Amino acid sequence: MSKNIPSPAIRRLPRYYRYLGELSEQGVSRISSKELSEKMKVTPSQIRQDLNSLGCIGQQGFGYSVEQLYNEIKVIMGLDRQYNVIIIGAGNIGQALVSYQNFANRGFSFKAMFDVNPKIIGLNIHGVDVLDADDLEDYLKSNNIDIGVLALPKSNAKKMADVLINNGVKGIWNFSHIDIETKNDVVVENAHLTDSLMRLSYKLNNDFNMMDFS
Amino acid sequence: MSKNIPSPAIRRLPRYYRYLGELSEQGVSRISSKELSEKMKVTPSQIRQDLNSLGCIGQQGFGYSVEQLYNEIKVIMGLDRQYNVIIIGAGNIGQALVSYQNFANRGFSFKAMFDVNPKIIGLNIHGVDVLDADDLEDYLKSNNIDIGVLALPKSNAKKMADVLINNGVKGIWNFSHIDIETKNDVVVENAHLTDSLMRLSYKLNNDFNMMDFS
DNA sequence: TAGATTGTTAATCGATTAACAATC
DNA sequence: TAGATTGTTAATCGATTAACAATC
Repeated sequence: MSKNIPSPAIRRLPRYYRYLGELSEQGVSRISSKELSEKMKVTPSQIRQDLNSLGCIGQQGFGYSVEQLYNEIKVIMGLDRQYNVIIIGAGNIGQALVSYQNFANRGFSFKAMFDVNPKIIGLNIHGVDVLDADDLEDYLKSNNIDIGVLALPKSNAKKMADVLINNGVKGIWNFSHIDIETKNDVVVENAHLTDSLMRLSYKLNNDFNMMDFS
Repeated sequence: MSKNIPSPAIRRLPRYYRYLGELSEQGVSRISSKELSEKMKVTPSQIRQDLNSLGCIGQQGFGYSVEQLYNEIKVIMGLDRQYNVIIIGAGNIGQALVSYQNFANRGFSFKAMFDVNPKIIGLNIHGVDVLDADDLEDYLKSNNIDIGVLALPKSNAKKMADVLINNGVKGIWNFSHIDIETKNDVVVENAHLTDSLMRLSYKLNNDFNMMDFS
């Protein structure tokens, strides 16, 4: 299905989606690569190349339909369906994620959280039960879970990642400070907050003067 | 000072730092680009090019000193000093960040949080006071703050970003779902969690089979 | 039709990989 | 010294930018 979208273009997708959503809200129905490029601080060429690689088409002389583009990118990113999500680790980050309404609005439905701490097990956070991490494997066998979020300390992360991978989870959103090796059919997206903070620190100390929306 | 480090290499820095830290903990004192490349799943060439661009040097015939490399990268990323940090938005994400011990350990010291919600203002979260967002400007004028974290909803984010920028903050760690334009001397690092989740969603729907540590 | 803007090819730029002489 | 591995140059690969003919 997906042709040959270069990976930098993939990284830019959510940003396109965001700008198109805003334009749509503002009632803008048509936009040219030039206008969009001014808003997004990229070149018109890049926008046309990106959209082309996605299979999105505009109209010569007029530009692109905002609505259509928005919906095409939505489908390409798989945001037109529902995902069942569980969170491993009910600490601060896990709790913040489960409470963030935005995710639910976009089709990511939190089904359960898991933790090893007996004081936390049994709690209900924002409508989601915290279960015993020892029961994760059984839970996965009897529930259809798409995404597992790793939001736990390094020490247990690898073990829990393996349980997820070996029990049918299709994607892992990794907040733990490790790299994860997966079999061919499980995908991983890293959200390494510490790494991000370090990059900020780098920029602070090396008068980094470059826009980088990655 | 900093020569010409290509930006993909900069993005890889925290990952080098992490692996070198682990090697150091394991008591490994010397490593070749080949060995490191096997651990990190990159090419030896890339490692040598990256280290070279950083000004790090090894020893022909033997490899690199783990300890030395670790410390050099630490300095390059500015992790050998302290940063005063405030968080704008004392909601779930803000609270999670302020409670995350790892950041404090690496020299990022949280001085205050700010919010607009009267129910939250006055609280003390993990030893950090939640102040009134209206007082942010005054606070910045009388305190020396390096980093402002934007962890608040879109609607107020731009306004608060401007206050930070116009009152001497040097860097912004942006969790809000907007892009920020800064003057030349203020740097921004985005931590757009929603974008990250969307990339996971994309990978799930396009059997993305590529390791991407960005 | 004339003007505008795409789709697409070609040119440039930059990053990654390969190769190997230098040297520890 | 011989073996290993760097530092560095050259080759390749891929992404971005520029240009322009096609066409709405």
